[in-house]
Amino acid sequence: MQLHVCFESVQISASILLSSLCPKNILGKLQTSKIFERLKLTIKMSKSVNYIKSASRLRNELRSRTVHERDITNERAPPGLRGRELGMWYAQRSKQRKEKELEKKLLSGPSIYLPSEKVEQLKKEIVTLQANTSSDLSSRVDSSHFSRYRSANFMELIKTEKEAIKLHRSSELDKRLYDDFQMTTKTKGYTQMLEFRQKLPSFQHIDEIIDLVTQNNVVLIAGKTGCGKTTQVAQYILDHALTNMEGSKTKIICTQPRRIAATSIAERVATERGEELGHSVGYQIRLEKIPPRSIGSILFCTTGVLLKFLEISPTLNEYSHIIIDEIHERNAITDVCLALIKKIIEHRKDLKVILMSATLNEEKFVEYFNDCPVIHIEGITYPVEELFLEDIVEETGFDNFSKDTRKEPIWCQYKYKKQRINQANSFEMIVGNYVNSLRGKYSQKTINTLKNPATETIDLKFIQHLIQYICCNKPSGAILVILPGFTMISQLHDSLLKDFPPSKFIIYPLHSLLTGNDHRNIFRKPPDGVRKIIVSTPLSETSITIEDVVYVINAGKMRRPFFDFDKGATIFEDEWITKANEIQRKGRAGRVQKGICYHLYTRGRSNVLEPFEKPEILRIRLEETILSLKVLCIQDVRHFMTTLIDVPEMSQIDASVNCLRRIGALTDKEELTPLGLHLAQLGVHPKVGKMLLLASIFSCFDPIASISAALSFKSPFYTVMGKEDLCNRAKRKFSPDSDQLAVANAITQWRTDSINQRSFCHSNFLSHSTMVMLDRMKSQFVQSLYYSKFLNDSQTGGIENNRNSENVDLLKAIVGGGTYPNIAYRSIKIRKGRRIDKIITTESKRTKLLPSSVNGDPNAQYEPGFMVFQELNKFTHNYYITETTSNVSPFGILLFGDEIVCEVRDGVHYISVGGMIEFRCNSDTIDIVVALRDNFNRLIENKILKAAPVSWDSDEGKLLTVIMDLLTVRNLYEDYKYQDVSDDDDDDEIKQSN
DNA sequence: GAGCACTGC
Repeated sequence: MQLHVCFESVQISASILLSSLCPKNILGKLQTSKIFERLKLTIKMSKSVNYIKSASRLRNELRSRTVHERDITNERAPPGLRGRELGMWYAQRSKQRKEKELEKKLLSGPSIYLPSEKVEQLKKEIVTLQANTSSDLSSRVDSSHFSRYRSANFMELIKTEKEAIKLHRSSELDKRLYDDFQMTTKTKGYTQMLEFRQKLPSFQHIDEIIDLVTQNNVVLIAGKTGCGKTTQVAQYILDHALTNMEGSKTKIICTQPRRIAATSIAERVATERGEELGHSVGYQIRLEKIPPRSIGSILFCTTGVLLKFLEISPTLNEYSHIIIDEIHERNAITDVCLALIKKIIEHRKDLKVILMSATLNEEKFVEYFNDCPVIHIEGITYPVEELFLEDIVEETGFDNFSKDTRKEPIWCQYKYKKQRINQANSFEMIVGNYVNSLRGKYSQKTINTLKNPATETIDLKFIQHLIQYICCNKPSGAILVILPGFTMISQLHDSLLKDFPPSKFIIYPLHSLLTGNDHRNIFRKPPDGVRKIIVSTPLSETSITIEDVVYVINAGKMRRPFFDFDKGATIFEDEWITKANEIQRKGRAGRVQKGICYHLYTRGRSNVLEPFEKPEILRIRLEETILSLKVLCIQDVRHFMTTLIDVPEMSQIDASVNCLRRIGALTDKEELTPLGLHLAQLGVHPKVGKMLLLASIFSCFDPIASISAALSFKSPFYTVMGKEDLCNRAKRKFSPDSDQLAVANAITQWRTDSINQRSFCHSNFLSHSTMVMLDRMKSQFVQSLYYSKFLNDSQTGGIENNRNSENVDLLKAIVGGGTYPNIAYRSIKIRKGRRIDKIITTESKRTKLLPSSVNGDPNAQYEPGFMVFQELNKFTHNYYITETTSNVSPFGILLFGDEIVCEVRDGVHYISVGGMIEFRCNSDTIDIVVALRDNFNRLIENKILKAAPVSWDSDEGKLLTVIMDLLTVRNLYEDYKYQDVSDDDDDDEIKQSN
C-alpha cells in the first residue's frame, strides 16, 4: 500500500502543488466546475489517506457534495403544470439529466499495458529506490531565505526605510551638474531642438508646473495628444533643479505602460538634450537598460519595472520625483502602483508625484489623490472632421448593405434566433428612432438605407467603396482602416490588392501576428502620387503611431476576449468600441495636418457608446497581482485591494487567493511559501514556472526555457499575409507534432547558426527581434534558477543543464505537465471513404485546430492520439485549441498530472487521472505508476524546500532515469488506434460543444 | 459551417 505522506512543514503537499500548477484560466474554471469539488476532496485524501480509491466511490462522494439543486432527473412533472410551464419543466429535467451523464463520463483513453520484461526491470529498480528514501525532510527546511516575506509589512518597511533616504545635497555636486547643464544648453543639438520644444503647448505651462510640483506632493497633468507632456515635463523639472543648484537631490523616474514607449521616449528626450542615452537620460525595461547617471537624471521605464524597484526599496528612496504616464489607460499594474504610491507619500513628504493622463475622467484621479491640483494642457492636433454613417451614406450614395454576409448552418440560425431578435429590437430602439429624426436633414434614400440593421455589421464592400471614394475625391494622404480581427484585415487586404493598382497604391496590413515592428516601411512616406492604405487592428490606436495618416475609417467594433468559467474557454466577441476609443481613433487622423475620420455607425449609435473601458483590474484574474503584492510584503492583500481606485469583487480576490493556495504559492494562512517566491522571482506564470522547475530537475533546460520564454512573451513565428501556407510549412519543418517543440528547435538552430542568424530568420518566417528577446529571457530564467540553486550551471545551454535535452518524449511530457489539465484526444473515423478527424477535450468539447498549428494541417493525415494544449478559444461559433503537442506519453500525463484513481471493473484494471481520462491497464502497471509518482512527488517537495541541483549519481538521479525510461516506452496502444472514443452521434457533440 | 485581441516583469 502506498501512503501519501504529509509533512507538517509544508501546508500543501507537493502532489497537490504539482497537480494544481495549471494555467490561470483553468484554475479559474476549476473554482466553479465540478472538478473543483473533486480536487478539494482529493486534497483531503492525499493528506493522510491512501489515494488508491475507487473512482466510483470518489464520484459518489462528490455527487453528494455537488447536489445543490433538487434532483429531478427521475421525477415526473408535478400535477397542475400546463402548456409552456410543463414544457419548461421537462426541458429543465432533460438538461439536468444531460449534465449528470456528462459528469459521469470520463474520456476513455487507450490501454497501457507495459511489456512484461519492462515491468520486471522497472519493478526491480523501484525496489532499490524505496529502500533509500526515508530521509527526514523537515529538518532540512531553509526558512531564513523567505522569512522576511512573511514577517515584514510594507507599511512598516516604509516607515523604517524612509530614514535611509539616499538623496543628500552636496553643493560640490550641484555645481558640477550646473556647469554640465550650462555646457549642454550651448551645444548645437540642444539649441536646434529648443526651437521645436518651445512651440509645444506645454511650454506655456512651465512655471505653473514647477510651482505646483514644488508646493504639492501630487500634481495631475491632464494633457491632450500632442501637447508634449510625455517628453517635456520630466525635462522641465530636471532643468529647473539643475539651474537652481538642486541637481544633487533630483532623480526622476518616469513610467510608461509599454516597452516601445519607454525606449523611444528616452531616445527622443536624449536627442532633445543633445546627448547620448546614458548621460542625463536613460531607460530600463525588462532585460534591456541604459541607465542614466546616478543623480540629476531621468529614468524612463515600464510600470512593471517600477513595481520591481518597489520590491527592492519600498520607499523608492533613490528618487525625488515619480512621474506616472498614461494613467487614464487604467492598466492593472498602473492602478496597483498608484495605490502603493499613495501609501508611500504619507511617509515621504519630500517625494513629488506627477500623474499624467489624457483629458478624460481626470476627476476620478483628483478625488483619489485628495483633491490634488490639476494642470490642463491643450493639444496641437489639427482639426479632424468627423463623419458618421448617415453623412457617409449621403455623400457616397452607397446603399448595397448585404443582409447577412455569412451562410450559417441550421443549428446556428436556431441557436442565435433569440439573440438576433434582441439585436434587431435594440437596433430599432437606438438607431431606428434616431434615423427617424433625420427626416428632412438627409435624403429619403439615405434614411431608407440606414433603416437596414445590416448597416451595423461590418461590410467590407462598403469599406472598399469608401476607400475608393476617398481616393477619387479627396486630396492625398494616408488612409488608416481600423477593423476588429485578422480575418477581416486579410479579406480587405486581398480585395484591395485586386482592385487597387500597385503603381498608385501601397497597402499594408497591420496586426500583431504579422511582421509588425520588424518592417519599418509602414512608417515611411510613400513616393509622390502613391497613396498609402493601412488596414489595421486597434493596435494602431495607441501602440503604433503612423504620422502621415489623414483619413481614418473607424469600423466601430473591437474584439474583446473574456474568460468563460463554465465553458473553460477564452471567448472572443466583436463588441462596440467605447467613446474613449472613438476619440482616440479620431485623433489619429490629425497628427500632421487636418484630417477626416469616418465612423461607420450613426450618431445615434455614437451617443450610446460606453464612455470608458472597464478597468483592467476588474477584468483579469488576480493570481499574479496578488503574488507580486505578497513579494512586496503586503500581508493583508484583501485590505490593500480596497484601497485601489476601482476595487475588485471580493469573490474575484478569494478565487485567486484560493488558486495560489492550491498552487502551493501561499499557505492556508495566505502566507507566501518558498515556491511562491520562486514563482514570483521567475516572473512567469505559474504554469510556465512549473515547466521550468521540471526542466531543471530533469536536466533538459534549454529547450524548455525556449518554450517558456515563447509562452510568456510571444511565438517568434510570424505570418505573411497571402503566404500563410509557406509560413505554416516553415514551422512544420521544425517539429512534425508539437508547436512548442517547433519553437524550441527553431531557437536552437538559430543559436547554432550564429553567422547567418538574420537570413535564417528570414527564410523561416521568424522574427529576429523576438528571437533576441526570447534568448535574453532564457538567460534570465537560467540566472534565476542558478541563483536559487536549482541548477548548477549558469548557461542555458550548459552541459550540466542539458543531459536529457535530446529526449523528445521527456520534453513532450514536461510540456504536458505545464499545460495540464488541457488534454484533447484525436480520433479518426472513415465515413463514406472520407476521413473525419474528431478532436475532443476532456470536457467533452469538440474543437478544431488552427491551420497555423503543426498539428492542424488540413491536408495531412494525422494518427489518432493524445495532445496537450495551451488554451481553449472560441471564435465566432467554433472552439479552437492553440499551441498543441501531440503524441504525449500517457505516462507523462499520469506522472505530472493531478490525483490518480485506480479501480477494477469486471476484472479489468483502470487508472484515471484528474477525473478526466481513464486508461485500461494491469495491476503491475498501476503499481509502477503509483510508486514512481509517490517517489517523484517526494523529490519535488524536497527540491522546493531546499533547492539543489539533481545529483545524477544518487538515488534521485536513478529515480529520474527510471521515469524517463517509462516515458520513452513506445507503441503502447497499437490496438487502440482506430477505435472510436465515444459512440455518440456527431450532431450530439456539436450541440454539447456549444 | 469552419482562420487567430493586446500588453507586462
